[in-house]
Parts: sequence; C-alpha cells; structure tokens
Amino acid sequence: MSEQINPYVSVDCVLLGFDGEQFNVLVVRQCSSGGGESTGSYKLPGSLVYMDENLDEAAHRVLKQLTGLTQVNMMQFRAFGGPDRLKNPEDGMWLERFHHLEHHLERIVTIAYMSLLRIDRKMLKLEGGYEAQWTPLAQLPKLAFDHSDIVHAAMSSIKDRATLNPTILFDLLPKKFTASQLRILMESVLDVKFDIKNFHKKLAQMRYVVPLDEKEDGVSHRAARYYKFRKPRKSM
Amino acid sequence: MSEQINPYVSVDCVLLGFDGEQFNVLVVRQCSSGGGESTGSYKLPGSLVYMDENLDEAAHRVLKQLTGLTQVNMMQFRAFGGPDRLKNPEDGMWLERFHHLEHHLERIVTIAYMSLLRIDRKMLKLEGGYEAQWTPLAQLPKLAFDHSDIVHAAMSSIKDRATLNPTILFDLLPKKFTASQLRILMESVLDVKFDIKNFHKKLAQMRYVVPLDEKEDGVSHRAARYYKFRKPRKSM
DNA sequence: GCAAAAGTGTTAGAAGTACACCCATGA
DNA sequence: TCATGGGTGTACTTCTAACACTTTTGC
Repeated sequence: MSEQINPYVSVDCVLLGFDGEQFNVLVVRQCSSGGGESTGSYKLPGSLVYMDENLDEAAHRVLKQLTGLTQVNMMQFRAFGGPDRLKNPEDGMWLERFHHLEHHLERIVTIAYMSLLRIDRKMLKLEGGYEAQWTPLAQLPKLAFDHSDIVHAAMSSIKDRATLNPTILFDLLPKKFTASQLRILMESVLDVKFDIKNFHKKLAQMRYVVPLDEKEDGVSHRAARYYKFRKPRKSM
Repeated sequence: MSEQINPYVSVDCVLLGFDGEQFNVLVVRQCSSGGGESTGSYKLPGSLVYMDENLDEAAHRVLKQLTGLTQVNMMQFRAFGGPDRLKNPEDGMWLERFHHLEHHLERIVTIAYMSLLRIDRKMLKLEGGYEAQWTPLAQLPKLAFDHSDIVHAAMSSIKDRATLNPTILFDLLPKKFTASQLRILMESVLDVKFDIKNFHKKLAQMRYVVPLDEKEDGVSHRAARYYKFRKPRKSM
C-alpha cells in the first residue's frame, strides 16, 4: 500500500444482496494486512481515500478489489464523521496497522456508499487478507466502528430511492425472475404488503418488466413465469 | 480560530430561501479572516470541521455564526471530494490563510448540507468578515471551489426530498401564506404545473395545512385567504 | 369600470383496493 | 391425492385531469 493516502477520509461500502427472502450484507473481517489470523470483528469493506482519486473512484476500487465487479452503480448516501467513531480503540489501532500510518488517528470521516448486487455472483477472497461473507441482515453481528449504523442508514436510503425510482431494485434480482421474487423484494424494501392479484396487474403495467415464455423448472408446485427487466430508454 | 481543526474535512451549507418567485441562495464573500477587503469571489458558507464536533454540529455552527439561527433542520445531502476541488489555486490559498494552516492543503473533502429558510429573517454581518447575501439562483455568479455544483446538487436533492415528504417545504414560507405562494413553490421545486382548481382541492385534503379566517391586505385585486402549516403528529 | 389575481364544480377516465377460487407440479 | 405456491376477474372507491366563469379589490 505505497500510494499516498488521506488519513482522515475513508469510504465504506454497504454491498447489499437479496436472497429471495431477506437482505444480506457483504461483511469482511478486520485482519492484519499481511493476511494471517482472522480474529478481528466484522466490518464493512472500505478504504482510506487515495490522494489522486475522487470519492466515487475510491468506492469503486474497494468493490473491484473485493468482488472483481466494475460496472456497478455505487450510490453515495451519507457521510459519517463524529469524533466518537473511533471510540473503540481497537478500531483505530487496526486502521493504523492496516494502512501503515505513522501518526495516531484522532478522527476519520467516512463517506458511505451503497450498492445493490445479485447475490449469486462469486466473491473473490482477496490477497489483502479479506474474508468476505454474505450475512443476512437479521443475523448481522455488531460491526466495527459505527458500521452497524451505516448499514441501517443504507436500508433506509434504499427505501427512499426505490420509492422514487423502483428500477434500481432490479440489480438485486437474477436476470430472469418470477413475479413473487419481485413482489417479496418490493415488500421488504418498502415495508408494505401487496395483494397478489393486484400485484400482477401492476406488473403488467410496468413498461420495464417484460414477461418471458419460459417457466420455472423443478419446483414442486405450479411453475411460475419468468420475467426480465428492460432498461427504460429515457427518464427512469 | 484557536481550536484544533481537521484540515481535510469541511462542511458547506447551501442555505436556500424562496422569495415568492424563485429560489435564492445565501452566499458569502471569500475575505481574509481579519475582515478587510471584499474582493474575493463568492462562495457558500462553510468551515473546516473541528476535532471535537461531529459533522452536523459543524454545519449548525456555520449556520449560527452567519444567521444566529439554531433550531433549523440541516440536511446532509452529499460529500464532494475530488482532488480537483482545489484546482483554482486561489481557493486553496484562501483556505490556508483564513484558517492559519501551517501546511499546504492538497485535498479537502466537504460534506454538503442544505437548509430551507424563510428569506425574511434578518442576516447578521459577521465579525469574521462575512458579507452574506441572498442571491437568486438564476443570477448566481460562478462560485469558488465546486460550490456551483454543490448548489445544483442541493436543488436536485430538495426535489427528491419534497417528493417523499412535501412538508419540508413549509420552512420556506412565512407563517401565514396564501394558496398561490404554496403552489408556486411546489411548482418550482417539483418542476410541474398544477391546475389551479385542482390545487385548491388538493390543498383542502392536506391535513397539515389549515385555512385561516384572515386575508391578504392592501393588494390591488381580490384578497387571498391565508393558510398555516400544522406539523403532523406522527409520520411526516 | 378596468386590470389583476382569487376562487369555485362537474365530469370522465385511470388507478388503486378488496376479495375467493381453480391450476400445475413433484413428492 | 395432497401439499404447495401460481395464477386469474369483478365491483367499488379514490385520485387525477381537463375545463370557464364570477368575485373582490385598488386604482
């Protein structure tokens, strides 16, 4: 890690996936940078910001290092910067060790990003000693720093964004998905229940959702039709 | 300015007012900290973040110094942090001079806040040498740093927020306001036109807007009824 | 009395809500 | 054949959109 870094500003990424029932977050372990023992607590993937990159670039770098993905919509949603973010001394020490900082960290402001991923994509284990893991929101352990707060803020932000523009949610679904996958996803994001019949009607009116002639296979009940998402040409 | 500051992180505040026709932004002049010549270009009010305060506190401090207001909803809406923010060398030098920094500033990340104010409130001229001024958006000069971008991002953010929760807009109106004041405000935020009759119908259904028995005075046409805003008890 | 903005009702179409039963499949 | 989730239609209500004339006031 030879590049010059800004020791006061980081990005942290809330990578969200949906497994058909609930949201999952990709968390990593706080390990020393040499790889080795995985005893640290879990945290969000993140990094200090390099001097020659902007915030979006830093967030994309983190995502790419962790998953290999590059063409992903990373949404900045909030900065967290209270002096109490490092109140657990282990967190500060870990940062200093991991980034080989010379001086003591008093304060770090983080810019939080959120990204919606298909959970089936393979995750790389990083040489940097990352150990990435999808964890259901409900079973999320206490994370390092204020990362637990950041995750909750991300969920709240995604609700607002999906209300304004539901099409962002399709990043979470497989390329072919069933009506009930979409319905359950929307229900859990927006925290509502849809009537099933009415949902089908609404689905038929969504220009950006097109029914396929293909059906589910190998399920022990009537097979569901698949749909796919088609990006609207203008004005999401 | 003896407090310890974080030389890498600032807050900038987009203070918006509505004069009945258009949005105005409160801009200040880049002056030296000793007061004196007002030759600098305009910028948004802002400050580096002190080591013992969180981001919200820093933003409220800036607002209070400039206007004396304290109980105001300051909404964080985005961080700006590209390395090119200081591409105009004057901006960086001004910051160094103003804050009496010892070392050269290479990079500064700013957390942008936005706040909606009644434009009639009196603004203080600060001993710090601020010269605050409401400026209509349409006549906004090129601002220092990337502050022009920040203003546009604020306007876009307010549209999203008002779509999700129109009640934030009442901070912009006088305590008593007419139907057309509200209509023109909403039209300019949401970038739509409302049919006047339909708007009155909609107004009558807004629980949080109550008609008064009072009317305009001294206008050379039929006097308009006043309304007032009543905070909803739960769930804005 | 005239200029200027305020205020008012109806109708037609679209969208949303509530509700109960049969269908296809694998085990 | 049964358990499981998939899929369908109708009636009612609510919301939205379009549209033109009369009222009040100061000058």
